[in-house]
Amino acid sequence: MEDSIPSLSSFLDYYPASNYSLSELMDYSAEGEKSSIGFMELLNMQDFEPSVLDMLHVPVPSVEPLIQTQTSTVFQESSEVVNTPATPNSSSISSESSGGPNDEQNKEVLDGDGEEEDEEEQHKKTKKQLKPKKTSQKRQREPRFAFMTKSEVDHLEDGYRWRKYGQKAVKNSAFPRSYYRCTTASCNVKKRVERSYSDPSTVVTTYEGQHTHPSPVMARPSLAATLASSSAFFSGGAATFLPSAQTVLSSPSHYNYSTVVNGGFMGSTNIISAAAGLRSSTLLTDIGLLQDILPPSIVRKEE
DNA sequence: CGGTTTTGACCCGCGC
DNA sequence: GCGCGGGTCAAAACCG
Repeated sequence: MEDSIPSLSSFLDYYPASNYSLSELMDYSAEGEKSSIGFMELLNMQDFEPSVLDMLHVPVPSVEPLIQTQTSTVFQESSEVVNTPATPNSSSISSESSGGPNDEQNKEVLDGDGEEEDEEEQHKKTKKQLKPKKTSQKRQREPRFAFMTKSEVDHLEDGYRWRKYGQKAVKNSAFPRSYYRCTTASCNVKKRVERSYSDPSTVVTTYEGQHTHPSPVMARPSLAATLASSSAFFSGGAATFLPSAQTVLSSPSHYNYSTVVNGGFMGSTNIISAAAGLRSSTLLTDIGLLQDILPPSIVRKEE
């Protein structure tokens, strides 16, 4: 799986020190507000409207250079996208990785929409007990979105409740990776959180799946409204994220991606995001989505 | 007491 | 076939 997630090291490779540096990116976040609300709430907004960005009246200052630096990649079936959330300390950079040719992991959560629960459960159980029969069909991996966030805390507030179900040491990294699952029943969203070994101040959060319920935070009308109108968001096909801090999305060289610059969160931060290719059938979807969602002026795609 | 975290074991795919 | 690394499970510990 090393190819799947580039982790910071590879991530940096994609961002040679041309116009910007990671640290620079991080700087931006510094001024961002540490909204207590995370981007997860944003995730909730599955039906975002293009106009949202318009609402963002935040200028996109120096972020742009960054985007330009990105190199283009080839479209492949990758399913990860990176974003940056904005929680406590907000800036982040995201990198995408992909599952590569074979995706295995869980079956598509999306297609079930409710009943995948049983399926997954059984799947796990079988696996657990004796794995007598392994479904011949490969498990499909859902699109994943990774966010690199500069934060002191590993587990960022994102409006949803998570239950940690595992932790593993990461190769080549002194920091462990934690695995979380949304505590809401029937919601199979998972997320992995790990600290960048090259930059301990950066936390890489990877989301997988799509929430099938509103976030607790969004339950509050006023708050939700605020978020909706002031947050930037990112959509990657299966899931929608609304990062609130600076975000940079990128994907490995072999994956294609697009970069997007959004307005800042709460009016003061900027976001840069890139979408990685989605699964085979939706290869161009991500970019298409981004372009669809974001005004051309803020969407930059390299090729 | 219920929910969450911890943690070692287990499963599985992949590369050699 | 074997070892490695990533991901998940689940029992025990922990916590409010």
